Amino acid sequence: MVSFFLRNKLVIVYGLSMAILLFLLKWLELRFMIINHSMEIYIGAIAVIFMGIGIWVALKLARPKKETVVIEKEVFVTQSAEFVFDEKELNRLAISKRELEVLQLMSKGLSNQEIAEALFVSLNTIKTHSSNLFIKLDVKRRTQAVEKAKQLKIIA
Amino acid sequence: MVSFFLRNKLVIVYGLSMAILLFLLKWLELRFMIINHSMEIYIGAIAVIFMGIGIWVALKLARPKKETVVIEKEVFVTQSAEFVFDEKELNRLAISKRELEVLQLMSKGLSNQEIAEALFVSLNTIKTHSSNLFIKLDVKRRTQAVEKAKQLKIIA
DNA sequence: CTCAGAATCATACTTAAGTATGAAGAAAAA
DNA sequence: TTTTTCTTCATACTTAAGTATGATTCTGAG
Repeated sequence: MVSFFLRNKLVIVYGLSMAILLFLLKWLELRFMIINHSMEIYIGAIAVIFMGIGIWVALKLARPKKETVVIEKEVFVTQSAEFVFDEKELNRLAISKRELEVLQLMSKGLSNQEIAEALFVSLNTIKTHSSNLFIKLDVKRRTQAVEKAKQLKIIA
Repeated sequence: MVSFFLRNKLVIVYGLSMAILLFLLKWLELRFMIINHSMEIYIGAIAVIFMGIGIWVALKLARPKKETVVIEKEVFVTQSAEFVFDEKELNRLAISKRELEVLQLMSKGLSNQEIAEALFVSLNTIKTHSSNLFIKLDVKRRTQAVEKAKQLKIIA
């Protein structure tokens, strides 16, 4: 019963509007029967009113659907494979900060004397650090130390 | 001029329709003036016609809107830094095949004696090749030679 | 405060790397 | 065929790297 009303809501409202309007028409018809020279105005009013009703009804019927168009756009972001320092490996080998500094300069091709000057220490100190590094990295010479450290990612 | 017509197409068509309908009304009005008892039918016809016009006009006006949504999707591309042998650089430096072999083994951390054994030559030969390499690469020691060769992409 | 680890430095010594000079043979280019 | 380049090897020497041993100072954790 209620569902019948909801489903036909528009039709019922439309019908009632028509009934009211027809009643209004009859009433206005009788009044214009008395004032006979305003016939054109009367008819013009009817035309406008019913057109307005038509527009209103149509707008209600034809609900504008929003059409959504989804466009997926791929954006390529380049991610360079940069050196990632492996701190875990450094800790595992128990290499100290100073030892790492020596190793880094060694990998750049500096001699022991040059490393000593860069770090403001004596040549003996560098020899000591080198020797300790070789033990920790289990290598025999600086070329091996540098190569191994790069593989282990503790230097760039 | 033409754009004026296109922009106001609906208004113009609507106006013309109104003019024609008014003309029709006047014509029907004169005919029903002769047959006086059909007044209600005449007015009812007007109401129906103008409502129909209203509906038609409204349906034309109410165009469904299109909504465009752009979704950006990020795709990460890893840039692999693979070794690409630079033969041009090798030729520029005039490094011979044998010299390159020595350089490659040197970069792996082998001592001169070990390189000699690997290539079935004497230690003196390796020292000669090394010396020549250092001159060509403009370096003072093997660590510098290896580092520079990697930068120049003549060894991996 | 004590102790362990890191950093620094030294001496004495050995080994490896690197330089200078020269020679011979093989292969490629003119 | 001659010349140039590459490859190999040697001798003598210097320099740098690497080893062994020991000592001192500083810093941070317990």
